[in-house]
Amino acid sequence: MSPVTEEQPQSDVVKEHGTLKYSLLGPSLTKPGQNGVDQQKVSEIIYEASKGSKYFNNEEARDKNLTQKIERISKKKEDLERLDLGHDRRKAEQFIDDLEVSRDLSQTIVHIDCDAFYAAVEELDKPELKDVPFSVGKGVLTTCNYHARKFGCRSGMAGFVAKKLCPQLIQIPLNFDKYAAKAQEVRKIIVDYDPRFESASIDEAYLNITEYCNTNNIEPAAAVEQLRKEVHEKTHITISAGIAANAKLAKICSNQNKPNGQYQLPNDRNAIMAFMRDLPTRKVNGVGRVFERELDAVGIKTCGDIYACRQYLSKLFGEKAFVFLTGCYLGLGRTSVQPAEEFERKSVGTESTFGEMSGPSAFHAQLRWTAEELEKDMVRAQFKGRTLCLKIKLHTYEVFTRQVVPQKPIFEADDLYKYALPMLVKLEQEFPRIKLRLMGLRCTHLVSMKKPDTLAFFGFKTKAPADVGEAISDSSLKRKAEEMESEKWETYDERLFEDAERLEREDELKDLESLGQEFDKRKHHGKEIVPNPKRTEAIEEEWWDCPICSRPQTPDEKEFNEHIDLCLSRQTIRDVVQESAVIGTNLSTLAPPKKMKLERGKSKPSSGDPKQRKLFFG
DNA sequence: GCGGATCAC
DNA sequence: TATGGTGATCCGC
Repeated sequence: MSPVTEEQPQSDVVKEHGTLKYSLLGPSLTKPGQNGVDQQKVSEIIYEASKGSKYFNNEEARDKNLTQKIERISKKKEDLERLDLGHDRRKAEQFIDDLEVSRDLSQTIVHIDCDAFYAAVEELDKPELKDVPFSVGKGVLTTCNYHARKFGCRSGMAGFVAKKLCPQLIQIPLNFDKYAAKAQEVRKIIVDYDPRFESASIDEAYLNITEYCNTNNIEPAAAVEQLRKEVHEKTHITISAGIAANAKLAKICSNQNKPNGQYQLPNDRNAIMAFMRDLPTRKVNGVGRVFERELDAVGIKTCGDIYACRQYLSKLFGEKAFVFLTGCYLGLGRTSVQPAEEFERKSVGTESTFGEMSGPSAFHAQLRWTAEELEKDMVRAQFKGRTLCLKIKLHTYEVFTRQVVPQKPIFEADDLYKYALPMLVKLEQEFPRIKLRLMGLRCTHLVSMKKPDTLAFFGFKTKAPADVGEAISDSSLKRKAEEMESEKWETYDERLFEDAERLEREDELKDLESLGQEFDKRKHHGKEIVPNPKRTEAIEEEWWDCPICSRPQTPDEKEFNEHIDLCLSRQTIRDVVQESAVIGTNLSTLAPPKKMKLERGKSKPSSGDPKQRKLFFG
């Protein structure tokens, strides 16, 4: 099969094949490397490969839903057009005028993005891959090189679909450590251009080079040329860059001449307005497949089209979207750039997909395993959670979440399991004979367990002496909140807990019976997993008692050592908690919440794999 | 505040 | 045969 190269506008693809096929093309359709690919042909192949699968059926249902939602929006706009919205129009215009006054053209912001990063790193190790189409990530493609993109392969695409598009595609597994090390090499270089650069993900960063250009008496474009050259020479990675007056524009610009190119949008109001006028909405960070369709339904295809709809936006999409869209129309964005470590983390979670699973005993064993995984992450991140959220995905790909507020912040597997189990049991009752393909747990409303020193080390402000009074009143507020939580607790259906405990006892018996039959068949990331290794391995072999927590552990030496490490870090957490109790400090006040500017779709400080993030920041 | 949905990477 | 994991935000209720 040869690459498909006929050009076809996206809008035609939608018209001729319907929204479902457009949706099936995936979220990265507009990403670089797809220009000149015949999306119609690609869409056809994906459709045929997917048709009839459970995934496909779910996508079909979602698309139907969305189509209805969009019809409602269209209808609503028609209704609004018949009304006199003079007031709304003037209000919108006033807001736009106010925004215009706030425009800041004094800064030079750069967004840099490594080209097909994981694939590029793999090519350095395996030069033989350079001239063949290949992807990184099995099952689902994490990324692929530009050869593979010519066939329509994209990140997020199922591996078997990619193989249909490109039978000679080579798929190689992920090597996170390698990418992390390479990313660190790149960062070592860019820190010279802005010591306070902001990592947006493993392979992306924002820099404010205003000062660098001033002190070195160099033009922004030349500075970025030099930066890119330096990165290429020292790391053998090519990067693309966007240069503009703010982060939003810089991000868009870095996609303009990808790969291995740069684009500068002058800090000039007319140039910016002209650039935005013709820019498809989808190019803006925060506008995805859904919002793109919703905007299209009211006649907005480019950012320039936004102005004509100014009086409707708020009523159609809400106040936040109105603010976001007017910002897009004007080409405004934040000019602040700050290290990712200074952003406050809001949740810690883990989830995993497995072969279809049914039956309470398997569910509960999986939950136990998930709880233990989350505990490890909570300990690593040094947080407790005030809220626990359970997520499941049915075999039909429908997703459900349920959350609970424990009596006190939790992080240990036993507690995570204890509080999650009733939610799971209730879901089992809600959906009789339910089958699962994913389970996850997440803690939110985090309470930091980091030592003050650690916080200071990472640049967090600790409470100044003058603020002690505030800290104390925070403590009493916290106590009040806890009282309220425990009242809520009492209203929680106790019978569920009794149910859950009874079921758990039954599970243990069943586990003994079905041991090695049910679980061992399941695969997890290509290797066998046993949801509850402790319980299963202990049947035939002896326990080893942990010298710290005294609890029986698996005799597997590696796992045993891991457990000891865990116990030691737990011990550290307990020390911190005790310490803070003694000095009367409310740990949760040490890292005051930072307000973030509205920037739709912004997620920070995330990276492709937040677990890997720790390699860079902690 | 909860649960669903969307988005980024 | 077969479609990921982590984190954030917004909206409707």
